[in-house]
Amino acid sequence: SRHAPILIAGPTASGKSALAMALAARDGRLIVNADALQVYDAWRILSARPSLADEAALPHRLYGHIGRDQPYSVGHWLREMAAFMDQPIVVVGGTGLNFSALTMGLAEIPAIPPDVRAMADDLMAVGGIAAMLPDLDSTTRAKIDQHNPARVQRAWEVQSATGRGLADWQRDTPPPLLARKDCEALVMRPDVTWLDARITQRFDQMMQEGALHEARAALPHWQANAPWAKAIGAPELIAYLQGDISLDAAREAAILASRQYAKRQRTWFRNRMQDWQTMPCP
RNA sequence: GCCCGGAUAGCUCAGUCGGUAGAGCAGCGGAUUGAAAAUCCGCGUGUCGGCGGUUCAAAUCCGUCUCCGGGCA
Repeated sequence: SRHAPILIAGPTASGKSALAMALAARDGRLIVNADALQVYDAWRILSARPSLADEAALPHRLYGHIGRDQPYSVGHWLREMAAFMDQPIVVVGGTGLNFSALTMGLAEIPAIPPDVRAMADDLMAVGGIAAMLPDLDSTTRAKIDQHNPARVQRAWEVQSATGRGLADWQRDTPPPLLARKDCEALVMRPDVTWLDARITQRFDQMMQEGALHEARAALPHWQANAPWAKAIGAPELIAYLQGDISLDAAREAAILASRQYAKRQRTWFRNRMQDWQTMPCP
């Protein structure tokens, strides 16, 4: 149908937001964010969120609506997405996990209570992965990457908070909110050299638009391990503001981190979105 | 011009007593079911600056040339 949902995935700086705006304007679609970091209100410039002018011109949802101290995850995002399924939308972002959850489903695991998270943080800090693995069931242990602290801790938190193994929860994954066949799925696969140049150019543009002011505003609340603090360029600009590195070093580090992120995105898109339609880049 | 130091992977450098070389970073490939812009796994042949010499054997010792630092004139 003409109003089947459109999905646009693409690496950072590939121009997907502009494409989303064009399609939204053409069809009267709602633009919905699928990017894990653009939900945080702390960064408009640094996370390359749509500008105020963009938001005034066309309706946007799930951008900058999460505060620093609010817990957020793919699960929160997917539950919010459910509200938009009855209208024409274009879902745009760079987070592969969000699109997977949307089109392939996500296990309905309750949110992890903060005290369980805190216990897990302590246990991981003190005993590491080895302290958690014995608490997991064998099916879960076989399924996860046992060298990956993030995965092991997640499995441990689910086990501790729900009394049920992660693998068991995942076996009961419900059907997706939006099946792949019911939408038009587009993915940008830009040339690497072209994208690297765009990334550099975009960071310099962010600086001109006041990225440093944003970082300065975040400085009093800075917590390096908080999800909102993971915005590429944020730790680098904060390090500069704290006098640890030069501004030029911060710039180089941010651009490099951004290129490395784009590479990870390419890997995801190449291997997990093979049935998505490739879009030419500007 | 002379003296000293350096020249080894894309970059920064290690290399013991001569036995033809390996770290970090970068890069590349991969994974990805609630912190995902996160997190993790895998991948190391390169005229060892050039030429010549010594030696069974040279990144390593000797000579010489080139280039880059620094010093003395």
